[in-house]
Amino acid sequence: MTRGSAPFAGQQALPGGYVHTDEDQDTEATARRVLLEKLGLRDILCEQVATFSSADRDPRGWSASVTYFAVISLQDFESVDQATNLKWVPLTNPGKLAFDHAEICQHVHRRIQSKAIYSTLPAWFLPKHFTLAELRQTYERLSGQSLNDSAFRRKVRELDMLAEVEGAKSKDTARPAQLYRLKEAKLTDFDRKI
Amino acid sequence: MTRGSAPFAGQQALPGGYVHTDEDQDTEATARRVLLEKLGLRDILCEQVATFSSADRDPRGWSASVTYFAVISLQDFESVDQATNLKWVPLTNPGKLAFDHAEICQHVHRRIQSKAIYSTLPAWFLPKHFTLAELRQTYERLSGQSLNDSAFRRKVRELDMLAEVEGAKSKDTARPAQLYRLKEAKLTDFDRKI
DNA sequence: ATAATAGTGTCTTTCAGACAGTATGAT
DNA sequence: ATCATACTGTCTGAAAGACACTATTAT
Repeated sequence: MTRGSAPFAGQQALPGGYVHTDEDQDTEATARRVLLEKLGLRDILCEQVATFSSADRDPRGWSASVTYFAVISLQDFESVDQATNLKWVPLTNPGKLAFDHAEICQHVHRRIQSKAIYSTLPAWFLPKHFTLAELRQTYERLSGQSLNDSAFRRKVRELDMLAEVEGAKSKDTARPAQLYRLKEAKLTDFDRKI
Repeated sequence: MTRGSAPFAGQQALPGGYVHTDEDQDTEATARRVLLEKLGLRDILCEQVATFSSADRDPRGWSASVTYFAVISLQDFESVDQATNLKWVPLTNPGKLAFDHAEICQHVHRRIQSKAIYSTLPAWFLPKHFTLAELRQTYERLSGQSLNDSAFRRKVRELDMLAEVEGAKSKDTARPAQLYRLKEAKLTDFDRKI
């Protein structure tokens, strides 16, 4: 978002805000409040990344930021009110950002990249129902490595992470594809690569 | 350590301290300062775990703790001044602790367990020089799974993580074992299990 | 020599990748 | 029919586990 006030006024920065100790139970509640207030998003995947602190990351003095990443689907992305001064940038190349926010992006990118093939994380970038091809492509883009289609289907079956959406088929391709949804309503980790 | 003052006076708690914004560059510097002041330890492996926060984890009001775990060898352990009121407890069963420190231990345990087989972390629990048997046993204890000795040696070789300590042999066993040291002076991650 | 642990070589099993082949819809 | 993509089955190669075997020291 474009910063309205000093320091770094006019520059791009990640959305954030101060903890309101009177209303926020913890820092995750703060993150979710900011997501709702600034972006109108609620009930989305949101996970703590790390705490960035130092004497000089903010010219006003010593500071610490507890950072979270949130994942939304393309659908949620399109529903975000475009009247906000929100600007979307690629995580891998966010351009110049205020404070140490570029470093934070790098950290988040590494986290997502390393977590992608060990969890259901990529599925959260998709709508509730998706095809196996879409899921595999998302795994590939997030992890940065290409996956064998046949082996991917085998592992998805073995990990027992998806449920068929009865009778639902994608119509986007030559042959309609079965639609699936995550079995678990939360992010689950695997003990091996997908 | 045993807490000297309220809240939770007399109870066991993890060593910690407030950030001194005038002398600590960041929270890791705070962690290292506390390690030095309270335990006399310096230059040890120390990594951020997560930030624990909530309105009720401290009866005095809303609070946040940026937590770190530190790893020392048995040798360092024995050099810690036993005059401090430090008490060592198993991470898996720390007993009753002040604040949410038991929860923090659980979190650290999960972190170490999941990181063990994907990094050189276990080697940091050992002295600078160690045998392959010692290293494998440490991997086994930290990860909670037994490892095949032959495969372990193969992977250690492939990962190119160790260097022989020329002419140095352990004398603890029937046949003396070659001593090794880590090639890298820092924690390195693997992209597969050891 | 025997015991005990270190270290090696090889066989077997398991798992991931390749890829051919079939299935199902649109044109 | 043919094209395009979905999905399946099977072969192959690589990696992990099992385990027998040799090596080196102490007793």
